[in-house]
Amino acid sequence: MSVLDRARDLLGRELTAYGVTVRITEVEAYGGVTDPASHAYTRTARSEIMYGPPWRLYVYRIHGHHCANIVTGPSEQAAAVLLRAGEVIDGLELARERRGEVAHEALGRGPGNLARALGITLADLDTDVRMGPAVVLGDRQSDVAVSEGPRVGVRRAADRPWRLWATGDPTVSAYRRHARAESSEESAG
DNA sequence: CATACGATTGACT
DNA sequence: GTCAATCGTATGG
Repeated sequence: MSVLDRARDLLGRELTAYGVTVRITEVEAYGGVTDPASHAYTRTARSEIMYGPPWRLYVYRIHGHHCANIVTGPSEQAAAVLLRAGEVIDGLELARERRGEVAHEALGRGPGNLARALGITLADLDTDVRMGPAVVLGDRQSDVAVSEGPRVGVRRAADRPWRLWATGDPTVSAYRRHARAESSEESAG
């Protein structure tokens, strides 16, 4: 199963962490060693986890925010799927405590906000989402209409349509292109 | 050791 | 559309 298939597979699933459950509505695929936009494109201490077994959380910090990925494997490819948005369907009070006074559909909108609503931090790095107990991924959903487009905020490989979201869902984040985005062709050559 | 930067976000023009 | 907060990484001396 390719990383794109895995990304599509994750849409619509429930994810529970620290008392809050969301339905995943937006993800991005990162292809690892063949994807200039992936943190695993260069193998470093940070990206090492993506060269390991699948179903584990890759959590990183950027600009003071946490972002959560699920490693997809195979290990030699070092691919992962970034969780970008979700609709809070349980634990609403906890999510509100963590996120403050924002609209319901914005509680888990954007990767930083989603991780915040779920209480996911660097402490969850390397957690297997099939095992729990802190973070648990639900079963596959089959009835999800999916749209696709370029990934948000990436500088390299900015035109690959590897951002997938539930069509028409109000919790999906807005597209923002990197100010100095390069095309796939530029970064490949 | 120093420095530049980003898979972000919220506020602002 | 623009800008800055903010800090762990990556990279170079």
